[in-house]
Amino acid sequence: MARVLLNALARGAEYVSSLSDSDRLILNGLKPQKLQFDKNTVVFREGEPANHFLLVERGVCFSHRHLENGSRQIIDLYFPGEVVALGELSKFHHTSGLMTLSDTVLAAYDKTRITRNFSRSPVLSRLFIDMISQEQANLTDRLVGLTRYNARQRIAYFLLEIRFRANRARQLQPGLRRGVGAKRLIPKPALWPPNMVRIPQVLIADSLGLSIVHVNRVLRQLRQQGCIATCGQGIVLLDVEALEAIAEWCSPEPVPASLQSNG
Amino acid sequence: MARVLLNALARGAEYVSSLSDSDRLILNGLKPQKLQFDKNTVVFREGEPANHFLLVERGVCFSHRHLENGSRQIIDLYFPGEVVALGELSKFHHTSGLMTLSDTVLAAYDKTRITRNFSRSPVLSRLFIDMISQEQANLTDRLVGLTRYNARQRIAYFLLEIRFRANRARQLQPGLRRGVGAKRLIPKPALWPPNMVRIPQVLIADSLGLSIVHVNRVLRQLRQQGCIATCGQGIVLLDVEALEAIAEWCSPEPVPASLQSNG
DNA sequence: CGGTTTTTTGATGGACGTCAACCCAAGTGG
DNA sequence: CCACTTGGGTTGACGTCCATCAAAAAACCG
Repeated sequence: MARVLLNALARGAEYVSSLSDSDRLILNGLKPQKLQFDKNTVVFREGEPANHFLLVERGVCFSHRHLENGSRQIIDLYFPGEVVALGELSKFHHTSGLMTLSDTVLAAYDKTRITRNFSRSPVLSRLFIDMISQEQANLTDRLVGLTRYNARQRIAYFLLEIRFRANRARQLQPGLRRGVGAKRLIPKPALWPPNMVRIPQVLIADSLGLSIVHVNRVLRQLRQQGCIATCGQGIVLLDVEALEAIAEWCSPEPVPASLQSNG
Repeated sequence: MARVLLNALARGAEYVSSLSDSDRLILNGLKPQKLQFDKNTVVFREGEPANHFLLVERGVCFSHRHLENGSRQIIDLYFPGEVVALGELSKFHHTSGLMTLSDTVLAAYDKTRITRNFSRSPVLSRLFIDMISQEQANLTDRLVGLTRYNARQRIAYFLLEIRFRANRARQLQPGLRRGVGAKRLIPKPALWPPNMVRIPQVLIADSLGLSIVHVNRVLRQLRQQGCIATCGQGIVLLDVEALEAIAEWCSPEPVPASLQSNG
């Protein structure tokens, strides 16, 4: 059974563009509040009261949790069109923090309003159940992946998933209007190669439960193998099929001889 | 921030005994179908159509997923009073298999009926959202635990959580009526020490993403340390506080000298 | 009691973390 | 224009945790 992107492709329920028109009408009727954040900014911290649920309109952010020993675990990334921390709908406090990775615009919906609408619209409540279920399925996949696949496979899978989600988000917003106060310090996303992923390596490490050093090592291997190329702070996916093969390959694959000699 | 059992204690939303009376009335009105299984039996497999959602009445079972390389990952255990695979409510096929660990009785509710009742009862749909959210929170905790804690900590945490859930389930059903066709090959659970957990080690291994060999080694360490004792196929938690200390201790703790000399 | 599953233990190796350094690009102030 | 800083990325040396292989011991079960 092919693992690669099976789930990422199925990952549609929590993706707003896949909502039906009637659903979207209901959501739009809720009059969200638009919030704007610079890159590398804290949106909220673990434990803070959670009164809204958030939809990413522009930019990328990620939810994370800090451990007592100082390390952090990134729970998930959120691209435009995706919903942040769905599972917290029924919680009064955030169970994980949220930070922006780039300049970001969020649409904040009041929770009590949404909850009130559940009573009036069974469709909406059913929609939320489906969305949360989908997110749970993704979490389960990730859990299995983290325990049963090695760093190579996890990184390959991660890159593919990020590429997929980033591209989907890009299609959603072909004409990227410049935000009012948003600074443009990074090169225009539209100019990036289609298979480029712009993400600091430390974020990959904290997502996959690896050390940044080891992430770097694996990336070097993949580079020497011709699967990827690094350009500045970006990673270009050169050979998607090879990455897919690595990611879905489950038994410990033999390290290619070419790699060992070059290492 | 104490990690131990914080979540397990909070784990109440998906636990049926915590339902309000009105909620339970609604559920009871759905006339579940009772299903009975011997121990070590397949209830359903990954990919099979999923038309019911299941509540454990008696016994213990676990959901799992098989990987291409032959290993399996156990997603979760389910004790009496807990709901199986909540997140699959909106899925047509099971995303993981379910097996019994002991003789088990399940109450199967028809999904379409439940869904129909969502329209009539906003309370019920809200209840399901809360239940799924709770399960998602647990999954997230487990995800963080699997990546960021070592085998010792994971095993200690696992034992504590199992003990908690097993005890809770035992309180729920003090007078354990003998099932009609249920065989009683194992000693009466009521006679077990209150801190005894009866679980094969391979199950711990597959739950925590460890090899059975390593699980055994860590258990030996804990035994030598006086935290636990093994009795037949059961594990008795002798020093709960010590286990809690191990589980919530996050930085790589110094191995006690007593242990090294004895090993 | 014999076959089968579990547990236990040792030996060995690989995967990955940690420590420590160096490089490189971008920004900053002079 | 250049020193300085800063934050990532890159690389090597080394150690630890844990998987794997193999095999014996114990517990279970009919």
